[in-house]
Order: sequence, then structure tokens, then C-alpha cells
Amino acid sequence: MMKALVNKKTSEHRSETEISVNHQKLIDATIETIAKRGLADTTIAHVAKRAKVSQGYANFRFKSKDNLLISSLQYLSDEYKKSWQKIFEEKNIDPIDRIIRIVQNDFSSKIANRNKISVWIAFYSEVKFRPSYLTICQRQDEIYSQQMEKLVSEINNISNQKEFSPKEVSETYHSMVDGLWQRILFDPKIYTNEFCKNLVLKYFKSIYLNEDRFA
Amino acid sequence: MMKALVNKKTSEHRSETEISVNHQKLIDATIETIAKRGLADTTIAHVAKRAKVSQGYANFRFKSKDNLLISSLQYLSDEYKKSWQKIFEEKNIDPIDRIIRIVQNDFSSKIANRNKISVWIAFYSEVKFRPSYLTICQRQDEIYSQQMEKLVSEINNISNQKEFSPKEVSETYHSMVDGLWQRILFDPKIYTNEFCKNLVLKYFKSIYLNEDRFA
DNA sequence: TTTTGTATTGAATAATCATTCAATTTTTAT
DNA sequence: ATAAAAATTGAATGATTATTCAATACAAAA
Repeated sequence: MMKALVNKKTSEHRSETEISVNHQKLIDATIETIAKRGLADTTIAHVAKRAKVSQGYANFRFKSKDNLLISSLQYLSDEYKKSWQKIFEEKNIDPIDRIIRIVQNDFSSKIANRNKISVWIAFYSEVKFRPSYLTICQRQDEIYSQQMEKLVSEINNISNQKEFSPKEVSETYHSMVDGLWQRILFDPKIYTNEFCKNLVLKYFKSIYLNEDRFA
Repeated sequence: MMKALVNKKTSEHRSETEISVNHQKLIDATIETIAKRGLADTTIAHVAKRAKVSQGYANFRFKSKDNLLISSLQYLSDEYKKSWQKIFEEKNIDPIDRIIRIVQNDFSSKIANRNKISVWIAFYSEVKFRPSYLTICQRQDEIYSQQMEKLVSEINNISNQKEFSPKEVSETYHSMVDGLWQRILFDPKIYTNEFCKNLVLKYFKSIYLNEDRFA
């Protein structure tokens, strides 16, 4: 039985690109399988079949099932981090527009879609993976929160808003996002990304009453 | 080998109370086991051992493992519903005090503790149990939301607040609660029940600026 | 006490699944 | 073209675990 590499190159050394083909196929297949079947029913056999490689290979390639699973969480975490980091760094953009972009990003279809939310939730909810989840995500969460507080602080100054501290606003925002991501998973008819984004913007509106861009 | 019933009665027919002893012991053991080991590593053997009955009995008593698991979710759901229903029915209490009681209830140690939050999250996050979760919880969620909107509507009238609709406030509150329950699980040092309650009250403060009780 | 029915046990069964690895195919180097 | 190295397969293994059920313990009735 044969299995040809996609995008194979014929005249050089096997490159990282090539190695990454199966690697990424397996990561993608893992995310899809977790979303479709749940973590409990995600077997190496299912993932391998979806990725169109053999079961033995999937295990060999990632050393173990757990390592494959955690690698797919790491992938999502990296992807997410890149997306918000870019926005926080846009120093030439007005802070209010920047925070609106953060919200848009958190509810963009690339980030807040059912497959990916399934994976986040699967990992943080399973006791076995919670240590890995915290290792991978906690530090980034801290940085995100820190940047968020800085941004809120700037907006507070501009808007002369003193009642609500940057920490409070950031914590409230973050917990809303987590809650709404859940809801996108359960009831996507009602909780569309647009609906969630607008609800969060409305929260900011309640803090910054005279700022029209949040309305 | 023998196993005596606790609270056994000697001079009547076996009563519901007696039957319930093992029933409830198994439910409690299930909740503790899910919280401690996670849904994936919750075996009948673990639960039975913790409940101090035999493995065979646990299975026999609840027909199947899945039925035992779902019964423990049902138990939590009923308990939660009773607690908030009571508060919504306290019509003689001022609406603002009533909503404060709802918040207090949602972050009381009886409701929002790590064991019980673990179980909620375990069920809604596992694809296999999501249908059961929705069957058990969706209808109650709707009632809760409906009552919440009614309450917010009253408060809006009292406070002459028009900017934020009852639905928006209710949705925002609900998503914050879900998000904060998660955080209680991850980082209980920072996210104490008190901290979460105050954060939510501060949100209400942002809506009802001239209402001191939310501060 | 003896009988009868019910509760409970625990060991056996059968199914599932991660992991291993010898065999095969594919790629690279000569 | 051929050999050597690397990638990939898939079947076998061993561990885990839900479920079953015959055997036992217990309670109630006679």
C-alpha cells in the first residue's frame, strides 16, 4: 500500500514544509475530530482516518495521543495570540478603535467558530488536561489582560471615566467573552458572532456613555 | 460479604428513604469523582468505591454508567433551579434587592463551588452529553432568562433607564456568570466568590448609575 | 426457625483503544 | 540503476473498563 506526500519535492532534502504537511493535517484533523466527536470519543484511529494517514503513523509522528491533542491546543493558542498581539501593537490607531478591533477579533469567524471553541472548552474542562491548558494559556491570558488594562486605562483618561477601573473593565470583558463563546457553541442560531460582538460593545457603551463608536 | 443499609428500618417495608440512601451516595460520589478525576477518568469502579458500594451494584442501580452520570447533572440542575426560583417568587421584596439576591445566589458557595462547576462544565463540554445537557438545562435557562428580563424591566422603569434593554442586560449578566464560574475553577485564589459577585454588581452599577445598592 | 424475596457482591466477559514494531513503500544518494 | 535511508503502514498486543450474572447476604413473613 502506498501513500504519497502531497506537495512533494523531488530534488532536495525533505524540508520542514514537507514534514509539516502531515503534521498540520493531523493537527487540523484533531481539531475537527474533537469538535465533531468530543474529546472522549477522539481516538487516534479517527484522527488518522480524517487526516488520511495510518493509525500507527499518527502515533509515531506525535509520540503519543496526548501529545497530539496538546499540540492542537498549542496551535490554537499560538494562532489566537498572534491575532490579538498584532492589534495591541497598532500604536498609531486610536485606543477606542483599537479596543473595537480587539472585540472584532475575539468574535471573528476565524477565532470564534464552533470547531475551535469546542477544542478550547474540551481542554479546559477535562481535569486530565487542565495542567497542560494552564501551561499553554495562562501566561498568554495574563499578557492579554495586561494589554487590555493598559488600553482601557488610556480610554478612561480620554473619556474622563473614573467610576470603573481598568482591571474591572478588563475582567468583565474577559468573562463575557468566555461566556459568549460557550453560547456560540450551544445556540449558534441566537448567538451569532455579530450578536455577541454587539453585546460586548454595548457593555463598553455602558462604561463610556458619551462615546458613540460603541453604540 | 455483607453490606448493611444505613438508616435501615426494621419494621416496615423498604421505603423510598432507604432506597434513596444509596442513590444519593452514588450521586454525590459521582459529582466528587467527576470534579476530582474528570469525566474521562470517571469509571464506575471509582464512583462505586467512593460511594462504598460494589461496582456491580452501582451499575445495576442506575442501569448504566451514562444514566448515573446524567442523573447527577439532573440533581444539580434541580438544586440550582429551586434556589433561584425561590428568589424570583419573592414578590414582596424590592426588585433591586431581588436581583442582588439572584447574584448572591449565583455566587453562593452552595451553587458556585469547584465540585459543582466542574460537573456543569464537564457535561456541556463533552459532545456525547451535550444533547442530555440541553434537554436538562435549556428549558430552565429560558425560564431563568425570562424572569431575569422581567426583573430588569421593573428596575429599568424605577430607574428610568432606557439605554439598555432588559434582554441585553440579562444576556450580559448570564454570559458574565458563565465566564466567571469557569474562572472560579481555574484560579480560585483570584476569582473568589466574593470577587465575582462584586464584579457583577459593578456591572449593574454601570447600568444604573444612580443606584447605590450596586456599588 | 424456616422460607421467600430482595439487595448486593465480585469475578468473568467482551469491547475498545493506545501503543508497538516488523514489514513495506518511497525517497535520496551514489 | 541500485543501495541505503527514511517514511509509512497495519496487524498484533496489552491495558482498561462497562456490563452481566451467578452466588451470597440480608430482611420480612410465616
